[in-house]
Amino acid sequence: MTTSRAQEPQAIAERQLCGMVNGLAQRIGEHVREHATALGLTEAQATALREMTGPMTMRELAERMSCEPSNATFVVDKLEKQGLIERHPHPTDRRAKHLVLTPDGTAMRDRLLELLAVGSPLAALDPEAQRVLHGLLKQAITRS
Amino acid sequence: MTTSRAQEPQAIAERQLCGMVNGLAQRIGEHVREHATALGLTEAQATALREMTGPMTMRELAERMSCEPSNATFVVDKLEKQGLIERHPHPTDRRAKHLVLTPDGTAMRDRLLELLAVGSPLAALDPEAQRVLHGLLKQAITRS
DNA sequence: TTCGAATCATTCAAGCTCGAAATATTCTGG
DNA sequence: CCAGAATATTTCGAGCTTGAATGATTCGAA
Repeated sequence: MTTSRAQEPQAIAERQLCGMVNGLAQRIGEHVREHATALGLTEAQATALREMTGPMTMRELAERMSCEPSNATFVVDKLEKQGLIERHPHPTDRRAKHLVLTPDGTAMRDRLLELLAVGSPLAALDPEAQRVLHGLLKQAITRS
Repeated sequence: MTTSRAQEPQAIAERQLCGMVNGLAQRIGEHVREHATALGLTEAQATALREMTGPMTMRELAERMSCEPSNATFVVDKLEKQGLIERHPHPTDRRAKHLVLTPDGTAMRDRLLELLAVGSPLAALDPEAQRVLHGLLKQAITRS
């Protein structure tokens, strides 16, 4: 019988690693959700706010959130209804939207970041370990 | 003015790392989804199948999938309807279910693992890098 | 032993996410 | 310039996920 690829030690290690990456992402999500709830936000809304480092298009936000643009539409709709974000016409491309935080949105984002800064699952790693992790993740993400 | 915790370089690095962990988890999800679809499964169903390394309870499966038990109920319902998995009474605890793959389920799992074994985002890392990543993830997950 | 706390699983409502289709606009080769 | 390809966004249907509430069973300490 031919040994199948899926049963090689290398493949088994990769599967386990998949579960761990997923598990850590889950932990991060829980951490965000916990503090988001305290501010009257959902996890998705908080993630969007966290990624709004400045004005950007829907697509850019979707990429930062690692989700589909259609989902960004959904989340921005909610934030807009709460008066935290606005869709302005894009200065150079009439297809695109120029997303901008309102003063309320900026204040909310500041409060959120303050809460997220303590007790993150990643705080379990010292700065050097974080640097190494950063390098490995970058490698895995860009080359795939 | 007091410098807020959220604006320290350390906090900024952690936020970026959050996005990357989430991004990689997303890539893994896409990879699973792609091959799951080819087998007529959804991503969640494929993940459940991947984690069914042997008989286990609902809670164990949920933990392996990094999700709530209520979600495992939902997914197992679907797999059961497709005749891939069965809920047996647990031998020693009448509260619990003993999940077991059917022959069809085992065959499906084998086919799935075969597909997942090639082109995983984690394949971008050589075995040594994977070992290091494993260690860092374990540290972050257990100490948080 | 027995009662209260903890655990296993499920149901349900609310919200998230993807993927495909549709619209509007921009880009590009001829 | 112009037609067709590419891109930005939105809408919608289907499926995923959580958290709270519920019922059944087991555990543990007095």
